Amino acid sequence: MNDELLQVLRRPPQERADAARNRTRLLEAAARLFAEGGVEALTVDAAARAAGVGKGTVFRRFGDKSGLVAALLDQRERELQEAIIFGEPPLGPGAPARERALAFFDAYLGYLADHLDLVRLSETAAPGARFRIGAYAFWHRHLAILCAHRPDPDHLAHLLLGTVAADLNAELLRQGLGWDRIRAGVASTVDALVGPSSPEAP
Amino acid sequence: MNDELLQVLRRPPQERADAARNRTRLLEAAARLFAEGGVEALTVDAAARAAGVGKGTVFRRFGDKSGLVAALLDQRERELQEAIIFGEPPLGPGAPARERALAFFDAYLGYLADHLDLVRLSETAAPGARFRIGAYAFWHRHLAILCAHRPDPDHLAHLLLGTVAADLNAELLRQGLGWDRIRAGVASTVDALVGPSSPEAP
DNA sequence: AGCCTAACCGGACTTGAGTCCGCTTGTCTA
DNA sequence: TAGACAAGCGGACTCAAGTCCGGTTAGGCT
Repeated sequence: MNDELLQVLRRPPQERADAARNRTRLLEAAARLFAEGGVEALTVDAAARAAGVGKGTVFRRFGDKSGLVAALLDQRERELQEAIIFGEPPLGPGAPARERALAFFDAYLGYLADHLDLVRLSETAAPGARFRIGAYAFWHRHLAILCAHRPDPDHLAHLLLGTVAADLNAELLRQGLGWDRIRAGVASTVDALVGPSSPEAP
Repeated sequence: MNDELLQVLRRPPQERADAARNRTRLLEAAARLFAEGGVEALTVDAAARAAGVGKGTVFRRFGDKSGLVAALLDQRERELQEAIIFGEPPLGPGAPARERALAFFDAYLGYLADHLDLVRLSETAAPGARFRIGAYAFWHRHLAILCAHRPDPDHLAHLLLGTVAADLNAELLRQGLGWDRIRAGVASTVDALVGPSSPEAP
């Protein structure tokens, strides 16, 4: 499937040339700021200044700080999403629900470990921000489908995603748990909750 | 057991008279502001002004906004904590771990439903605030003890508490789930995770 | 090519959390 | 009762997110 096509599907209303240029500049500037000074250096003012645009532009383009950071993570998220839709089992279609769920959480924890600070920033920038990020809805739907055989898939999917909340996992690391222990705990939890799956899944 | 004694145990270094008076004034003012204008009216500046103290005093007394709000909730939390330590089973000691855990989450969801806005405010005032609130450590230890028969009680207790995070449940309500559905989902999740318990618990 | 307008731009402004530090006061001791 | 000093006080200050609005411009249309 064509990258360009996917991109178009994702952003239907075409953007004016200057707007697109500023989006790119902002993302580059934000990435640079983060690379150089970590999460603390990544303020909206600094990103706007470094990109040579006004602050208002950032908010028009990305909604809020959380949206700017989410856009930075977009590429990696998209890779995971595509692996889920089009990839090989067990992450992609074809494996039993339980295996797919386990594969998803394993992959997601890899993503989280690689980008914990940014994910945390985008999830905690404002109350409820986590649930407004586009990707959250995707993960949620995916899991709800995998839990279709359980009583309340919608709710259960939210609870499952709670296990990989960035703020929680940052705290677990701070308390000295390592990623191995986190992985094991999440796996066993997912296993218990998704439970014995029907032989095949969508 | 004597209330005063409990209080002393909880706050060993005695407070200067003016400090105690200002604490009371601040809590009263904050409660009033919240009662009148909801969560939006409850800013640190407003509370300080209404209490007739300086802003610095609020931060010295309560650490941050999250701490001020947590102090407002302290009374209700303490009731629940005492019921867990000294109360009747299944909430108090004597019932099997699974029943105690279920009773805890049922009681906690009642508390959460009554005070959702305040709990959410105190949990989301800053990244990681949730885990710094004194009560969180209490709930966590309680659950970890109840999960002692499972592989990683410490981690599991954190994941269980994730199901009652205020921000998540506020979102669930916003999406149209009711408390009944939330209760049922949490109960079935806790049941699956705490699992068949050893016959008695501490 | 020239016009029209919706979209975009940017930076000053508002708001609220959290810090700082010189001044004040409660409390303990003699 | 008086003196010493740790604890407490408060409000001006800093810092960052998010809003607003008058001016500008890309790009479609004629």
